[in-house]
Amino acid sequence: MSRQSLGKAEAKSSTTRMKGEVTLDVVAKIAGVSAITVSRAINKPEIVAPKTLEKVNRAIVKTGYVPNLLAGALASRSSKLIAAIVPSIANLLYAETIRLFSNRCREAGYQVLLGDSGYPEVLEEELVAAILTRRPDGILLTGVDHSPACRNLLLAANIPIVETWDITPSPLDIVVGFNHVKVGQAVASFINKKGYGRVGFVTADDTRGVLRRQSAQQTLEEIGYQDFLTASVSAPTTMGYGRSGAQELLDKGFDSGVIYCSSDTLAQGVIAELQSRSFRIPQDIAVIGFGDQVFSPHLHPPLSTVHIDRERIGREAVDALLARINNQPIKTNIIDIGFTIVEREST
Amino acid sequence: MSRQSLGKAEAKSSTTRMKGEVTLDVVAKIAGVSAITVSRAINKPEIVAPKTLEKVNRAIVKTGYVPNLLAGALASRSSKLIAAIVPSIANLLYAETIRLFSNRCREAGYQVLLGDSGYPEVLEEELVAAILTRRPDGILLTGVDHSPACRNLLLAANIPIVETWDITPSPLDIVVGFNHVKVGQAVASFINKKGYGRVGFVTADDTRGVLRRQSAQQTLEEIGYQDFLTASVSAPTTMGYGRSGAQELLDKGFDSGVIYCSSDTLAQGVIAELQSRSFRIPQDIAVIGFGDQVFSPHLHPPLSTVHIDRERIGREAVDALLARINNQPIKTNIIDIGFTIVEREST
DNA sequence: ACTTTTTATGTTAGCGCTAACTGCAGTCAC
DNA sequence: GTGACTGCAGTTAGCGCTAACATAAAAAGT
Repeated sequence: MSRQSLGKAEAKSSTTRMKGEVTLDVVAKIAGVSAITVSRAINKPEIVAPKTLEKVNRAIVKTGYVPNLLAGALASRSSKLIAAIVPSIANLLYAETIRLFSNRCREAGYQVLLGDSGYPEVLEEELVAAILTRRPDGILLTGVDHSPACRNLLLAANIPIVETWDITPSPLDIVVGFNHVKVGQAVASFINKKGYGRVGFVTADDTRGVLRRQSAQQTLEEIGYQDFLTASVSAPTTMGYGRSGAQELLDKGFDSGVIYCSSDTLAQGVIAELQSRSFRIPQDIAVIGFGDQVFSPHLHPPLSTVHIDRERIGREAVDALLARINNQPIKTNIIDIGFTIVEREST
Repeated sequence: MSRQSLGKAEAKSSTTRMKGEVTLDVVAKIAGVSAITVSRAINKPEIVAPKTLEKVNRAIVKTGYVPNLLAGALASRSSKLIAAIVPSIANLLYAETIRLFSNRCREAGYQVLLGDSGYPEVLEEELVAAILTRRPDGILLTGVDHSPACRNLLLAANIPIVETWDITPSPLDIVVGFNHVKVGQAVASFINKKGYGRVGFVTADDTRGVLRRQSAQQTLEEIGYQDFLTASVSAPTTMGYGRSGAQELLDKGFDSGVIYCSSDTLAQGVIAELQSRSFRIPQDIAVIGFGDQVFSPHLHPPLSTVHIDRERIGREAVDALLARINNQPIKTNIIDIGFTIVEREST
């Protein structure tokens, strides 16, 4: 990259750079206006006279000016950044929520800083602290369980917060999710209605998955079910864990009834394992998943599962967050999006 | 949040805040040192006297100080931010690369700003411009095709750049990937070796997928194959598209041979569709995928596919980027990680 | 004892931008 | 013509932090 030295302060081509960065001042000088006018031309063009605007825009193109939002955010005390913390970016379950969330954020002029809390060696608290360092204008969290230290950090930051994928009567600020205990109960009564004799669980050891299983089991016990078999696998779930979970149940003597999995991915593995052992689904063993992933209706047989409107979580989360950021009123700070059981051919 | 008005400048409790933010100056005053000493205690603790360090740390805890990296980055001209642009965060194929990439970045003290280029209405150029606004210290791109305007932007930013998932003799800076044409050729000769009579393709309409299919087809044509059947689906790939793609081939009269899919996800759908129509895999129709996803060995039957070391892409990308950022020499700026064909039971 | 070196902290000046205010034409009413 | 207002651009003063230099105190050398 050769760097020409120019006699005049004017740039000759769109990529010529004088020394270091092209700043507002450089653009201002070339446009023949003051720096603040350039700032306004970029951020509030409607309050700048059309002629001036045009001069400025020409100067911007000429210099290839890229605003420095670090400086802008510092001065305006608004970073136009929204942070989102998810358990794992590699978990498709949260992907659609985040996708919709960040898309809407972008449309509103915000960028999303993604934090992955899926590394067991990193405390959520540390992740939050690292993120707050960038002074986001809002933050999205997954789940409602946070350490006291983490809660303090978040509250002290004094920014809008939305917790997702779960529900609680006492959110930090806003919560968008559904009741995992009710999911368990609904699955239990579905199982009871279908009259399956025996119930097996393949569950990942994440908080919410365990909650759903426990609640299902408890409900079933109350109706008189017993002899539950459980295979617990580690999160995040994979098809491989599903197969090994199914194997475990089978080894323990499970040979008929229904298997309830804490994710569709696990269910997919369970189905593959059952098929490879020539069990017929659902005649011999039925399978229920959770999440209603894009692949679930396309499995062979199509999977019965609990449908969660994942995009709606993202949508409601953005809307609430942006409303808070813009000091607009929100109807409610506790948004229960519910769930539905989708019966397909695996049950 | 009540805000007490205090006579003295000292904070009374760990969460008490005077007016607005807790800044370096506040911490400095409480610790009885100057602001720069606090800055050093945080960023270069090794050059601060142990006693001073302790005083400062106590003051930090007492005030609940959270550094403002917007200000820090502006002053130091280093944002400790690395940007990564992926076609879609919802595409598992890239997830592992990004996961490893961001994990290593975090360990090195950098945060990752993720950009999703998967929205057709957003030009890569605009995404890049928006991201450069945050002054990242480096940037990871997926693919090697960029518009001239985008290239200019990137080069003008004057930061280390790593392009991934493809290879080119003329990278913007560094490239880590593999040759998609060679993948197509390798698959073609694999197909030829196995002696399948007829070849069908189910391909997503993304640049690299199309490239692999074309190269495979051309190679096969040169050996004398003909009568190819192709079903083209839109990206990103889903199992549903795999099923409809298979359906299309079958409707066109395909009834034996091998189907090469541009992703394992598509292959999964193809398998489900074939099975639901009682074709035996691989006896009636064989299936080859691409990517070797986590689920691929667990499918029924296990899927033959092209294995890409996705984590290695992430690892090599970080290493090269960090080396560049720290002005360390790198061995080569073109890193070909290759690929292998993994034969399992679907062929 | 007196330089020289080392170590630890402080002072100053800005990074690039914008909020808040000031100034100055032009417009309008009466 | 006077005052009041409107629309647009400019001036000033920071936002919170750190690089670079300056200084003071302690350690080491002679």
